[in-house]
Amino acid sequence: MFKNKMNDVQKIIGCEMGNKTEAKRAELRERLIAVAVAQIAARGLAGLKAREVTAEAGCALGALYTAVQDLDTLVLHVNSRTLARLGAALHAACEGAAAEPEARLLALAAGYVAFARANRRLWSALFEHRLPEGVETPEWHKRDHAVLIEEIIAPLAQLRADLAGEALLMRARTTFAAVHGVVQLSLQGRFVGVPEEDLADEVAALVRAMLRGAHLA
Amino acid sequence: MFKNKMNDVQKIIGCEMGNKTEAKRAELRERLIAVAVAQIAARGLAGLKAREVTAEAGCALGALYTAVQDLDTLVLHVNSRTLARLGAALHAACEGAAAEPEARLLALAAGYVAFARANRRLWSALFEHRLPEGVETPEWHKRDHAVLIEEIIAPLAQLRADLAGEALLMRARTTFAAVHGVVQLSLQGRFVGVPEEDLADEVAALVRAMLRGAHLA
DNA sequence: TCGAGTGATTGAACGATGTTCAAGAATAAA
DNA sequence: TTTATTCTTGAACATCGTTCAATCACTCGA
Repeated sequence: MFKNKMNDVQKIIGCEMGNKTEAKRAELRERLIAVAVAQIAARGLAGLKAREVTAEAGCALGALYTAVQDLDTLVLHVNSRTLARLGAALHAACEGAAAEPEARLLALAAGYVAFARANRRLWSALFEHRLPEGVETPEWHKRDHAVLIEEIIAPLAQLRADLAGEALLMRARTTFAAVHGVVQLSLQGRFVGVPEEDLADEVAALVRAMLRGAHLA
Repeated sequence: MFKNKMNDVQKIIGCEMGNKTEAKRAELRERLIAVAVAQIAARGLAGLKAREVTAEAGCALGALYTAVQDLDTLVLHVNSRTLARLGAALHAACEGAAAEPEARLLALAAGYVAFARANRRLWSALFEHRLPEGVETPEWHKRDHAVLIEEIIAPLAQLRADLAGEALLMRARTTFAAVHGVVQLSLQGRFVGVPEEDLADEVAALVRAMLRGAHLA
C-alpha cells in the first residue's frame, strides 16, 4: 500500500519526484509569478485576479493552488522579486557615490525615491499587501526585506561610532522608515504628502537634517 | 406634474424636505457610522462588511446605499471621526507641553505614537484605505487631514525663521511623514520596523535629530 | 383631512471574486 | 505494462459589494 508513497521528508526535499513533474511545476510557478508581476505593474495590487493570472499563464484556475499555496503567497513571490531588484538598485546607488558616509546615505535615499517612482505599483504592493489576520509571514520572505536597510548600516556606523549591534540596527531601521514615510505619503498623493515634484528635495533635506543631528548626538 | 418636485438647490439645502424624513436619514447615517467605527476598531478595515454593518444598525442591506453613497464613503466618514479625535489628542499634547518649540514637537510626536497605539485599527484604517482607481477623495474629507500637520507649523516656524508660507508647510509635511513612517512600519510589525517597545524612544531620537539638523540649516 | 406624488426601505438577485474538489489525465515506480 | 500517486481541469461554492423592482412612509397642496 505504501510502496510508492513518499514520506514527508522526501516530499520536502523532492529527491524522489520525477524530473518532468518537478520541472513543469517550477516552470508553471515561474510563469505565474511573471504574469502576476506584469499585472500588478499594470493595474496595481487590487488589479491582480486569480482568473486573469491563470488565463494569461495558460493554465486552469485551480492549477494556481498547486503551484503556489495562495493568491497571497503569489503576491509574496512578486514582492520578493521587487525587493531583489530594489536591493540591486540601492547597492548600485551606494557604489556609485563618493566614499563619505553622508554622500552614501544621500545617494541611497535618492535611489529609493527613484526606484519607487519608476516602479510605483510594484513598490506600492510591498507595503499595501497584508496577510489575513493571524497568518504569519513565511521566513523566506521576511529575509528578503533586509535589503531595505542593509546598505544603510555601514555608512551609519561610520557616522555614529558610539552605536553598534542592536542599537545601530535600530537606528538604521528608523532612518529607513523616516525616508520611506515621506516617499509613501507623497506618492500616494495624500493630502499631507509632499507634492511629487518636491519629493527628491524634501527627502534630501530630511536626510541631511538627520545626519547633522546624528553627528552631534 | 412638478408641483411637489424639489429642484436641485432645494435638495442640496434641504429646506423643503420634511423634518421627519431628514431626521431619520441623518439618524440612520449616524448609526451606520457608529457601527462601522466599532467594527473597524474590533476587526480592522478588512473586517468591515456591508451586511454586518446594516444588520447591527438595524436596517436592510440596501438602506446603506441611500444613507451613504458607498461602503468606501462610509469608511471616509469613519476616518473623519478618527482624524477629529486625533486632532484633539495632538492639540492637547501640544498645549500640555512647555512653550519651547523643541518640547512642543517632541510632545506632538509622542502624542501621535500614543494615539496610534491606543487606536491601532482605526488609525491604520486612515492609511490602509484606498479609493478605487480614478475616484477622487471628496473635498470635505481632504480638509480633515489637515489636523495631522496643523500643530506642527507654529513650533516649526519658531525654529526655522528662514521658512514661511509654502516652504514651511512643506517642511511640516515632511516632518510629519518621517515620524509617521517610523510609527507605521513599527505597528505593522514589518521586518524593517522598529520593535514596538522601542518605538517611543526611536521617534523621540528621530525628532531630536531632525530638530538639531534644522537648527543649523 | 386626504390623496397624489416623491423618495426611502426592503431583500432577493446579480456579478465578481478566492477557493475547493471530484473526476479525468499524466507521470513515476514496480 | 501495470499500478499508485500526483497534477490538471473547470464547475461548484461561499462571500463579497452593489443594484433594483416592489412596497412603504412621508410630505404637501387642495
